[in-house]
Amino acid sequence: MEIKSVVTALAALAQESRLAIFRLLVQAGPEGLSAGKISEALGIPPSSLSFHMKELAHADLVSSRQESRYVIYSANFRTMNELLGFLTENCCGGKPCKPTATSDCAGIEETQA
Amino acid sequence: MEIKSVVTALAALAQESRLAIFRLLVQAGPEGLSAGKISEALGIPPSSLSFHMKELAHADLVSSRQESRYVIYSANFRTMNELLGFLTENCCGGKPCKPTATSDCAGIEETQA
DNA sequence: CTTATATTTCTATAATATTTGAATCATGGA
DNA sequence: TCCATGATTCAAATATTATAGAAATATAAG
Repeated sequence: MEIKSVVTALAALAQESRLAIFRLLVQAGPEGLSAGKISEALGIPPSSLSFHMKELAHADLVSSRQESRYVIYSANFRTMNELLGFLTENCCGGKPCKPTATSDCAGIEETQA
Repeated sequence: MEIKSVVTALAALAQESRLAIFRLLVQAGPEGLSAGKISEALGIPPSSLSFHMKELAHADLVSSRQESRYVIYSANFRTMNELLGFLTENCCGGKPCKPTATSDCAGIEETQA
C-alpha cells in the first residue's frame, strides 16, 4: 500500500462520525446499509453524511451501489486489511503483532519516559 | 481503547510528515532519536517538527526524555498495538485478521461495486 | 405529468490544522 | 558569566476540513 493511500485512509477514519460510520458498515457486512439508514442510525444530517461518505469512498474504504432509489454503502474489507497490514509492518519494526494478544509488541517497548 | 483515543491516534498518523516520523522512530527502536536527528533526516524545520511531535505525544504514540541538551523521542509500541487491536476488532466484524496474510478478511468481502 | 422519497450538490460559515521565521528557553562548556 | 547549541513557543499567514440548510437530481409510484 502506498504512503499516500495510507495517509488518506487514516485521515478518513480519523474523524468520529466517519469512524462510527465505518464500524456500522463493518457490522452490517457485505449487504451494507442505505445512506438513509446510516444517517438515521447515527443522527447525522443527510448532507453531512454525504460529505463523509465521499471521504470514505475516496479512501476506498467503502463502496456504493444504487438499489432502486436507495444508495447502499458497504465496507471494503480489503482496503482495511491492507491498511492494517501496513501499520503492522511499521509497528514492532516489521515483526507481525498478534493484535488479539496485546503483549506481542510490548517486549520491545521501553518503560515509558 | 476509547474511541476518542483511537480518533486522536489515527489523526496523529494521518499526516505524511508524522507518519514518516513515527516510522523512523519505530525503526530506531527504544533508544529513539533526538529532535535534531529527526529534523535532519526528514528535512522538517525544527519548529514544524516540534509541532508534529506534540501531536504524536498528545496521541501517546511517542514519549520523550531529556538527555543532556538533547530531547530524545521514541515510539510507544504499546499504544500502536492497542490501536491495531481496536482496528482489527472493528474490521472483519470482530474476527481477528492475520495482517501478514492479506486474505483473511477477503472471505467476507463483496466483489466491490 | 405530478408527487413523494432518497440522496447528493451547492453555498456559506465555522472550526482546525499546517507551516515557519523569529524570539525564547534550557543545557553544557569556555 | 558568556557563548554556543538544541529545542520549544509565539505569531501570523495559509490551507484544509466540517457542518448543515436549501436547492437540485434521481427514482419510483399514482
